[in-house]
Amino acid sequence: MNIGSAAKKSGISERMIRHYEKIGLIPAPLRRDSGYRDYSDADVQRLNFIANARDLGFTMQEIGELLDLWGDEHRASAQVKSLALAKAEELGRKAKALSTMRSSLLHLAENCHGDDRPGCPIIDVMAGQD
Amino acid sequence: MNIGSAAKKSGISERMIRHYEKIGLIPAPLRRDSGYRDYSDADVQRLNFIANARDLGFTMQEIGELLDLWGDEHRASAQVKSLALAKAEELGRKAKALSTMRSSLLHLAENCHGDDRPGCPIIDVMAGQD
DNA sequence: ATGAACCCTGACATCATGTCAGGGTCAAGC
DNA sequence: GCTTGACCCTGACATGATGTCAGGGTTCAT
Repeated sequence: MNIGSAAKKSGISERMIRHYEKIGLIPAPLRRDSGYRDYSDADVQRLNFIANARDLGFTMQEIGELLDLWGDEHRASAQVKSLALAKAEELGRKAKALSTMRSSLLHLAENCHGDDRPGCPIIDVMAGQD
Repeated sequence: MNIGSAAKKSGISERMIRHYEKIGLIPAPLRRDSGYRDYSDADVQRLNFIANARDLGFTMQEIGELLDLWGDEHRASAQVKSLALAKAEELGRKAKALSTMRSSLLHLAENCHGDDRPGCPIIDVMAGQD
């Protein structure tokens, strides 16, 4: 199938499919006489794998490792589990950091009267006048 | 003072100070005969403002708006509060998204035996074989 | 007056992704 | 068979925040 169909089926843009090919994340597909790329269902499956891993928050580099493990029939699931747990921990840290920022902002906003008077603790804190 | 001192005081790299100047986030400072930029304490305060806002999770564009509000003596604090609340909401959404990803990963990892056998639900889900 | 530490500009790199330009290909309808 | 619109190709430039490097000028203490 053409790249457009592969893009639709996988939810990955044509642009990124070509990009993933260039950086070696996916194998270069066969070309027709016209030069058009020709994708198989297996190719689309690999793209779907990438899309799913991306949705789970993995970086492109990590996705590369997961793809290697996926293709390795003799992989130890321990490796995959370890990657997943490390990622989960990282996501947890990031989520907590965002929550902390959110709390700070809400706390500051609580003490901002929010009318047309000029004083505002949010601004004051950022200006270092706290 | 020189850019190096301003960088140390504000915690913003020299590279980024020059960059913020180029994109108009901070005013171009006076130059000495040598061509060296010469920063005042007010300049450093502005840089500190930027650093603090960045720490609170604002994007550079939002920081630009906040800087405008900061400089506007007649600003309505309502505008600042509104920006802050919108940001808090956005941060909350992002945090929740990360938590959701984290839960998915942990759930998958729970069902992965994590030894040297090849089967692994984490991989299976990403491969779409669920 | 010499060397270290500092400053200048400009350019290239990152990462994931978009878009645009200029040009070739395919398929359907006439 | 020819036209037309939809599709594909490559390559290049852009984003945003940041790093780094090169090649060259400045300042200051010894």
